[in-house]
Amino acid sequence: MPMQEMQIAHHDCGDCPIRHRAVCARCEADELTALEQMKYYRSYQAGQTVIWSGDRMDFVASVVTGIATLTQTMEDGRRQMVGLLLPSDFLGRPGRTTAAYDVTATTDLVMCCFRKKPFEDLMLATPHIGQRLLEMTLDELDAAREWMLLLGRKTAREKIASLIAIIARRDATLRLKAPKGALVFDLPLTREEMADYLGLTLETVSRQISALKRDGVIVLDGKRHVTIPDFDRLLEEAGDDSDGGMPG
Amino acid sequence: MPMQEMQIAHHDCGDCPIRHRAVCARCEADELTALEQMKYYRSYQAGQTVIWSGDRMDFVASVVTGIATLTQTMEDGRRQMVGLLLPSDFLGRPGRTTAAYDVTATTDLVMCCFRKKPFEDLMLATPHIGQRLLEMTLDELDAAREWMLLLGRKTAREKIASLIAIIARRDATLRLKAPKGALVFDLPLTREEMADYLGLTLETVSRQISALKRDGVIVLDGKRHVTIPDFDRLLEEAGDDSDGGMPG
DNA sequence: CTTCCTGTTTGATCTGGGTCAAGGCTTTGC
DNA sequence: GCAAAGCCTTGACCCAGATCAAACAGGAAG
Repeated sequence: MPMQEMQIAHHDCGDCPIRHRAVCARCEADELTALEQMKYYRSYQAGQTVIWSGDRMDFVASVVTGIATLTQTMEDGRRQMVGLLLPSDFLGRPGRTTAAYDVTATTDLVMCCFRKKPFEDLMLATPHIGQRLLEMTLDELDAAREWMLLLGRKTAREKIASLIAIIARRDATLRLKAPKGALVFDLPLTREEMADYLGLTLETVSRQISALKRDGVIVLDGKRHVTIPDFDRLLEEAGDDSDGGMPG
Repeated sequence: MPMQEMQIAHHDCGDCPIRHRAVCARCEADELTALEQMKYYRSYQAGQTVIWSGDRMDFVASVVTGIATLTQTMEDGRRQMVGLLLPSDFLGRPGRTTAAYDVTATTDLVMCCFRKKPFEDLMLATPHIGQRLLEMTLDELDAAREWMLLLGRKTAREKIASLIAIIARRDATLRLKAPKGALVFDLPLTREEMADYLGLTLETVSRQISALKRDGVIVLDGKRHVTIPDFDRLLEEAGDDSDGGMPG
């Protein structure tokens, strides 16, 4: 069994999309209590499968720490990643009983879970939660559409540059760092996972990363540790228009 | 100005995602009244642009009849379609003031519109609407993810077969026809639009359609009129697992 | 230390789909 | 009727990225 439940202090779950504490600040106390009472935690080790496509899924969850991926696989084994869940991202769909995608922990992962039925009941009773979920789903849809442009029309080099920019941006946002200046972070994905994200082979990913390194767009220390000397240069390579949607 | 307002009888808008009449049947009368009072219609001719990416967008809408597309364009002109709006689909995002994509009418198009601000107010007051919108957005997200698998991992032939299957399925659903037996319909997209949908060139689209026709997977009468003698065969060619998500 | 294992890099070759180019088929307008 | 404009098809050729293959790097186990 890949799953184990564990104890985490209330405030450790600050990035939950359901925003326990935000609800607490704005709403009646019993809403907070209801959410707090039904939440629990699960942790997974890097590489573990959280759930298989088609399996019964009786919970919804949000990522507290670590990274998970959603992937689709064709019968002959071709794989395409269709979602990348970073801390604060939401997993699961109210109103659906089975998982539509394989969900895998690519790093050690802690999720804050809610059993689906009581969560759905609470959603009906608490419009804030549904509104927040709508907002998050619309953001995911926008991300999916940017991803579609990448998959359909970008070159291998542009795809790699785009992915590195996306990870750098989310990393900076999570740490509340200023987006300008040299960005430094670790790639949380293997070459093969990047290939699954980008619709490429792992060899092409490796070659294009080497090319970006040779051209000075990125600086690599080992295989994972990346420094970006000039973020605008990276965005140019990604084929994005100037700001590329950098938040803040 | 590409837009003109027009009068349509109340019941002509039966496919509005907001479901005036469903709301009417289930809810208090004043909810229905509020929606009915704020709705209005716009019609566009085939080829007209509904709105450009980045433009101010002060309304949300749903397609009543016709087809619209959402596309993203890179500076050098590469285009990728990221959404295909058929009757009953929703356009616009509560909480955003500018359009994120180019929206184009590919056939003559009638949309049922609501000014954004009063619609948002009504959403806050009427949880049903937000819940319905969440449900629709989640469906769109699922469609986007299936589309990502297509763009990232399918061959040109599979992409064409998939698109034809998607159109056939939606066409059958709209007309409430049984999905089995020979399906007959018109392709609502030009070869170039299909190419933008699939991340291909129009020449490749043309060649692959010819190949599917030669192999008897589809029967073409003229350039647009398609008959599908065996839907399961088409799904095999599309690389989808058996049912391919056919609703009903 | 050596061996194994997993992830990665790099090279050689192949090929699906892009690019460039030439016509063909309808519809519209004169 | 003819001409022009769209849209579509088909052919010839090319190249970005896939495939096949070999070797490398670093960590874990013995």
